[in-house]
Order: sequence, then structure tokens, then C-alpha cells
Amino acid sequence: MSAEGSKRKRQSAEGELTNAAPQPGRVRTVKEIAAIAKVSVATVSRALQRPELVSEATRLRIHEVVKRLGYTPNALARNLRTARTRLVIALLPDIANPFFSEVIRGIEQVAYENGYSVLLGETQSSLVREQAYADMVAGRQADGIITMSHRVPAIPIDGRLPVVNACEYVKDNKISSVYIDNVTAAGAAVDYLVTLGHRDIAFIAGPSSSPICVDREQGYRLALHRAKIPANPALTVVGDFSIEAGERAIELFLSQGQSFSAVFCSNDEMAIGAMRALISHGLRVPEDVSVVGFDDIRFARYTSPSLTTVAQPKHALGREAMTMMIELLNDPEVPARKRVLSADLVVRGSTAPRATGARSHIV
Amino acid sequence: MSAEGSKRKRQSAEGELTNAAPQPGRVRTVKEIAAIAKVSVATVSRALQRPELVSEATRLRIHEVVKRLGYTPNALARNLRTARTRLVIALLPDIANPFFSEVIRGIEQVAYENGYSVLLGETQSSLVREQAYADMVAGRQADGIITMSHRVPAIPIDGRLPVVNACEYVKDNKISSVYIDNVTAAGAAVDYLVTLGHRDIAFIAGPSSSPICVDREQGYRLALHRAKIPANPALTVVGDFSIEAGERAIELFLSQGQSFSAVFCSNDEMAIGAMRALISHGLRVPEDVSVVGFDDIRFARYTSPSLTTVAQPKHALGREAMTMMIELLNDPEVPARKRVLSADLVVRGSTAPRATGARSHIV
DNA sequence: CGATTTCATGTAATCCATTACATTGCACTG
DNA sequence: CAGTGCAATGTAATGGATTACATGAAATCG
Repeated sequence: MSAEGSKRKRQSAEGELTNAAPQPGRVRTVKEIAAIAKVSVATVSRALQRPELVSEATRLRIHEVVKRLGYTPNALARNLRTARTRLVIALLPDIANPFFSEVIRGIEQVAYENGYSVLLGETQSSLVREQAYADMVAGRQADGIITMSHRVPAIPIDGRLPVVNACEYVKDNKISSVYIDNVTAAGAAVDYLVTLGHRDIAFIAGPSSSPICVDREQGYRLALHRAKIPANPALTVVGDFSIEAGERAIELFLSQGQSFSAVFCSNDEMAIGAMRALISHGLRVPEDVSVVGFDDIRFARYTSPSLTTVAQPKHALGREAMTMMIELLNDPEVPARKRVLSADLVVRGSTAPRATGARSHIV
Repeated sequence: MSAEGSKRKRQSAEGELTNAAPQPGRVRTVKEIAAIAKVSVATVSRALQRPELVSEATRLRIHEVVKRLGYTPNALARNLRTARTRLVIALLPDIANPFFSEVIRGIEQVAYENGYSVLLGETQSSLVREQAYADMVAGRQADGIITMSHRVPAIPIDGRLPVVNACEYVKDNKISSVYIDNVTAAGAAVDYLVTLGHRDIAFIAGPSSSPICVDREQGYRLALHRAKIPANPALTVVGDFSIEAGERAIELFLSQGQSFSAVFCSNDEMAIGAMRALISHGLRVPEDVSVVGFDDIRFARYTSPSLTTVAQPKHALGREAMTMMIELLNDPEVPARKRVLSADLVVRGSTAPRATGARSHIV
């Protein structure tokens, strides 16, 4: 480009004032709409945001123009100005985990009821990923984060962290959390096995980095204690929530020649794995070994036999999380709270009274 | 451990210019950073965006200040100015559907390789929801949309619609799509059943609103035709992709007294439902009836018997979709293309040669 | 040594909508 | 009829970054 004389671009933006052809696809701005509707930008903005401030005639005219030209306000500019996005990011460790889908539904429901949008970020439990999404909040692209892990990402921001914790919980009591009483729920599941006559109850635990897994294990221990069953450390193994982990755990027990007539698992997928492994070793579920899961994912109903499991109130967890988030966004002063919901044991086909001829440890 | 004296540290506001106390939590702007680092805002911005333009000494000083104060640039302001967000929204009909998780992985992988972020929007196949996410693109909050349904939302925007279509495809050939050759894949599945000796092959179709389901049905028909098996309309029923739909379909066939020794299903969940219903009616899979699914979701491997199914290259579909998206965002002039990948039949335990004594229709 | 690049940095325009404040006209009150 | 209040609209500041262009200094060239 040569640098001579005036490089001013003359703009005869005037044709549009009279002509105003639909021109599909062009990106518009308030300015253009204002010019065409022959009002100021302020009036256009008001017609769209707070119509009651604008006279009927003007409002209709503006809306007509907006519609005709397919104008969508630039949300970036708006959000920049208003310092609100009405967008919340829900962080889930793993979309492949069916447990979360129902929770998400609850979150979204409350969000939409309150004029918020939800976008999902999958973190694969990676701190880096979590932090990347958290940075979107720091960068003001979203108002808050609902995290379903036991970690809270750092967000350098004024006052309260716009973070709510669902399903899991964090120690930090400046952060609101919703979760179930895992100790009690796990205890109830084991109590139930005890009432069925089981005494050799194995436990497939989840990663101990997660507080809820620690709680579930504690629930298991307490229930054994209540039943005066001595704890047998060899009957507890830690898995990573996968189907394969459930299989491996059973393989391990069997290879060690452990005797057990029931297995309680920290989640449903490991329970599914456990059932598979048991069956493939010729053991019958529930006749030889009873299996109990945790979560009540959608597939739990469809395994054969169908899985007895602790049903988390997934929808309610989601609803409550988003409710807390909205409270917090509306008033950063509201105190954080830990909300504990209760969970119910759903008895299905994978549990049965202990067989009298206890033969379960024989392969 | 509270000490007796007041140990309040002096924190003079302007002291920051010299002292620069960390003051955690405050929100910063380039201006502040510039003032503290004693440079102009332009230099701060450059130090962060294009460090090579800034002298080493200045750069280090700025970075130090940025780090110390925990400054994150306001992404809204940046995106507003640059008209880019480097964010892509992936629209998935249903997070509960395990098929999509692997596709998402592929999308995210390519995104991160190219400095993009991905957020997920669940649409529940609702047009309204799809449109709401599309409006985020219109409002410039995201650069593009990858949709996994057969609908393309409307985005009033200059030039090419920043939309890529994955897994499904749309007729509109201004839109790029990646998907598999469903006719061939379905045909191969049915061919396989034919080679096993099956002739009475039922088909549980998916919603006919979706072109890929139409294709799968066509693949089924063509395969029957190749095998010179007359089509029997009574052996085709339409489901909605759910486990329950698979169960209902089988119930229907059985209640009508249809005779069949194999069932081909348009997706895995319906196949799982079909297996359940068959088994609960005392039929053995695969001895009495062979079942074939479509998609190869993670659970297909874990059903009993494990499911023979058409494995979609889920990861590749995702990678390719995001690759196309990036191409398109980098150059809106690149022509749209329809990329067709191939799918492989994975033979597992749910299929077997037809039993000679054909008794499959008896309950 | 003067001229020309090159490098580092600064100044100010710009992206686009929102909104505080200002203005205008009109109805209504005393 | 002056004064007050309200409704409708306009003007311009604002949010926070990016970046074209400008400037000054140092390096390079002839």
C-alpha cells in the first residue's frame, strides 16, 4: 500500500438509510440498526433489552428492522460492558461416564429456568484441563464453574470464587458443595447384605484421592463393625472406577483364594466388571455371590442380572448445584454451604440371601 | 495460634507501584500491569501475545508483574477486538449416549493441537436448544459449531456458516460433513449374517428423520437383495435408539409370531434391548437368535454375550470434524466437502451360525 | 558523517454494546 | 402561566484489550 495523500475511505453509508435491502448474512451492529430505524443506538439497545422504556411505535419499528436484517447483538461487547455472561461451565471428569448425564440434566434445567446457559467441559480428570476452563472464568468468558471433581481450580478473581462443587466435595468450606451422605449410603448397602446373611463381604474401593470414596469405604467399615464382623483387609481392593478394574479385583480375590459371598463396589461400572468376572469364573450372581454397585447409572438396570445399587439422586444433585451457583452469582456474599442429600438403595437382581452351603470361594 | 498483638501489615494503595504487594484476588487490567511495570499498555499486550517484539529485559519485567499479580487478560475484550475466540462448540444430542464420548475425544484432541478449546452443548435433539447454541456463534462467543445431528442451525453471519457436521450428514453441500458409509457398513453386517446361514433377518431401524438411518436401512435391504432374500416388511420396525425400543421391537416380533434367526439393529443400545428381550423370552443369544448392533459403544464389549457390531471410527470422525472446522475457520473460502470414512464389523459373541433346527420363533 | 534501517516502545483508534446523564417536549398542578 | 414531573430519546463515556501508526534511539551503510 502506498503512503500518499489521504487514505481516508469515504463511506456513503447513506444508501442503506433509504434502500435497506435485506442483505442476508451481513453482520450488523447497533449503529447500523439505529441508522436504518432512524433512532440512536441507545434506543435500539433499550428496545432490545428493556422494551418498556421505548414507545410502542419506535419499538415496533426497531424490532422490524432487527428482524429483517437478522441482527444479533455482539455478545462479547455486551458481556464486556455488563461484566456478566449468564453462562456457566460444568466440568465433568469424563463424558463417557453415564453417571454424570443425569446430573447435567438437573443443572441445565435450573440454568434455563433462570436464563443461564450451560456449556460442558470434559477434563479427563486432568488438572491442566480443569485449569484451562477455569481460566475462561478468569477471562470473563463465563460466570462460574460447577465442578464434579474433588479439586477446585484456581481463579484469580475478586471476592468469592464462583465455583460450586457437585457430587464430590472439597474440604475448603468457602466452596459450596452438594453431595450425598456417602458414609450412610454405603453403610446401608452393606447393612442390606448383612441382613441377607452375608458375612464375607468384599469391597472394591474407588481412588482414595477422592473424599467420597474414602467415605464409602468408611461406610463399609462401619457397617461391618455394626454387624460385629471383623474387618478383613484382604477383602478390600482399590480400583479406578472402570469395568476392567472390577474384573481385575475379582480375579485378584479368586486367585488369592479369598472366600466371600458378596461384593460391594464403589461404583456401578466396577460392579459390572465384578459380575462379569464372577460369571466368567463359573460363579453365579446372585446365587453364589451377591454384587452391589453405587450410583445407579442407566445401564445398571440392564445388566443381567440387573444390578442392586445405591441410587444417587443425580437430578437433584444437579439442580441443587445450579441453584447454589445462581445464588452465589446473584449475591457473592451468601455464605457457602455444604448440602448433603440422601441416597437410596435400589434392590434388583444381583443380590440374594447367602447360600447355606457356602461354596463361593471355589472356582 | 493467635498472637496477642495486632499484626496488620501496612497496605498503602499506591505503595503498589513501588512495593507491589501480591494482593491476591484483585482483578487486573493491562493498564494496571503497564503502570506497575512502567511501560505502555501496548508493550504489555505485546509481551503477552508476541513476546519476540519486546526486549528481553522488558519482557521479563512484565511477566514477573503479571505472574505476581495473577493477571489474566480479559478474554471478552480480546475476542471483541480480534473477532476470534478460538472456541468451538460441539453440539451433541445426548450426553447419555456413550457413542459420542469417543467422538468428542477426537474433536478435543485436534482442537488442543491447534490451540482451540471445545465446549459441549447438549441439545436433547431440540431445535430450540440447537438454535440457542448457534446464537452464541452469531453473538461471537464462539467461532464455530460442530453438530452431531442432521440439522444445521441458522446463523446470520457473513459468508460461510462455521458449521461442520459429524457422524450424521446434511444434504446441504455448502456444509462439510464427516460420516461413515452407512449403506456399505450396514450391508456388510447383514452380509455376515447371511454367510452364517441366516435368512430371516429382522431389522430394528432408527428414526427415519435421520439420513444415516435411512442409509442403514438401505444397506440392509441391498444386502438381502444380494442374497436373493425377499424383503419381509413385517420384520422391520422403527425404534428411537433406546434400549427400551430394542426390547419393544422384539416383543412386537414375538407377539406377531414372526420367525427370524437374526436381528440387525441400527444402534447398539437397541441391540442391547433386543438381547434382553430375547433372553427374557427364553431364547438364547446367539444359539437361537444372532444379534448385531451398530456403533460399537463401550458397553458393547461387556454385554453377555458381547455384542457383534459395526464399529464406527469414532475417534477419527471427531478428529476429522475438528480438522475441517479449523480449515474452515482459517479460510472461509475452502470448499465444503463430505468426507466418508469406513467402518468395520467387529465380530463378538452375539452372532453364530444359524441353528439347523430353526426353532427361533417359538416362545 | 549523513542517511537509512531496525528495534523497542508509545499514542491513540478501534472493536460493539450498555447506560449514566442530558435534553426535549408535553401534561399536569397550583 | 410558571413550575414540576415524566416519558422518550439522544450524546457520549465506558468496559479492556489489540494494533496501526508514530516516534526515538541505536545500528548499519555508503
